[in-house]
Amino acid sequence: MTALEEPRREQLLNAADRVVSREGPGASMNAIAAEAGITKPILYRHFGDRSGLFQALTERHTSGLLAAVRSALAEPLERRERVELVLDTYLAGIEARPQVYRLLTHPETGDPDGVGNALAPALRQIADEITRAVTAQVDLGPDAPLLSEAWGRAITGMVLAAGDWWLEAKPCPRARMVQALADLLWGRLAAAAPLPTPLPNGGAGSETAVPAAE
Amino acid sequence: MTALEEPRREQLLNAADRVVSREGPGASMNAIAAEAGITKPILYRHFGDRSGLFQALTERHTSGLLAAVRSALAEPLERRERVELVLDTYLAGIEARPQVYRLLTHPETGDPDGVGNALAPALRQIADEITRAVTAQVDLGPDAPLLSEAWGRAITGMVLAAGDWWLEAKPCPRARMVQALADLLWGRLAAAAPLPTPLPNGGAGSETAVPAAE
DNA sequence: CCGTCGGTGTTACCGGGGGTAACCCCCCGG
DNA sequence: CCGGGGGGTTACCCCCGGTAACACCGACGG
Repeated sequence: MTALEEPRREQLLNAADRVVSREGPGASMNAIAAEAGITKPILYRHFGDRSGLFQALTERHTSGLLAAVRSALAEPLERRERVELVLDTYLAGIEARPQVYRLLTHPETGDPDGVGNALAPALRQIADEITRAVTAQVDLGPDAPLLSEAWGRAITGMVLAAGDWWLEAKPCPRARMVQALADLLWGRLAAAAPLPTPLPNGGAGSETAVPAAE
Repeated sequence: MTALEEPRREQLLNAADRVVSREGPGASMNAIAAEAGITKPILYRHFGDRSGLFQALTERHTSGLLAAVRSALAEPLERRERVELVLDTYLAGIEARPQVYRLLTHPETGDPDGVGNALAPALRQIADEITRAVTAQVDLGPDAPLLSEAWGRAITGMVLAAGDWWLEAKPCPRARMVQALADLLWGRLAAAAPLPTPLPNGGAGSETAVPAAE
């Protein structure tokens, strides 16, 4: 309707992509314009303002990651394997093109005020996807709406932070990281045996291994 | 050593605090200087550059939150209750002074490049604290170093994202949110019964309730 | 053939942000 | 009397996002 194939726009987005891949987000409009061989006003004609350009840029790449996560969430596997598949999908994505996914996951915090910016738009979409999947697939009783939404956000933030660290430190292969995160989600932290409590405290704190069931 | 009580500096930080509380991070140096009743160069004399000022500002508030989390992590409680206490401590903190904790948790993403910025410095300290506590308190076998560090990051990111959402949407009282997050950490997502799989797929995908034990 | 319209492009500019150079002034100790 | 060092200022630089005004060129209609 508005635009069947706007090739110039695609060219400009390609240029923006190149410079963002090179300089990360925070690339200046001047730099992008120069990379495209033109000057700023043309960019503004096409995208309105900087956020418009970056929105177009992110939407371009979001679809791929989002579709991958969505399909992983719908895979007819046993639950643990499905979760591992989702984790692996995300980590594979950020591993393949770090700069691009940095753009998707770490937006410009320039907006004026209002809390709730921990998750970039692309990640909020992923969180919604997880929420939907949990709602549809898991029986959580009367608290289901609250739990699924909170968990969607929580899991997304967890994978974001852990994935960022993993990408930075590369402390282990991807599969191991997937296992570590799935283990956490599976309550391994809760169920693991306590250590001999070398607390300088009096001996009152004898803990016992507590099973995951509340 | 270098400075026993620099009262001017404290005054300037108070002014910065006021304007950041009012305008959120991203407050301009001009605005802060004006609030302090002075002009920019003085700020730069005292703090070097903008990041120096904000670093000083965050360190001021970080200590409180960090100490609270640390002491919660060391509390001689049963593990689940200790985790709930930590979660509640964090959520209470961000609830009490949102703008301040927004400053602590959502830094200026202005740095040039390099991934691994999901967690602001203050949060990285919290993540380290969690890592230490897990290492000291839980028996995770030979993978302990990897798991504890990954989990420290993961849990921190989880609580960051979930807390941000909670603060923004306030969908439930704090205690309920704490329960939701602790339940997630306790593997409730993994252990919950599946729903009747209304997949448009052929009937092959009949799942059975799978216990958390791997 | 001419007009005008839309898309592409430019230069030049504005306001405001971080950051700095140069200068000022006043008080305090020698 | 002098000097020097904090607290303070004006004025400036450069870059950034964003915009106004103008120029060019090809297409289409009268």
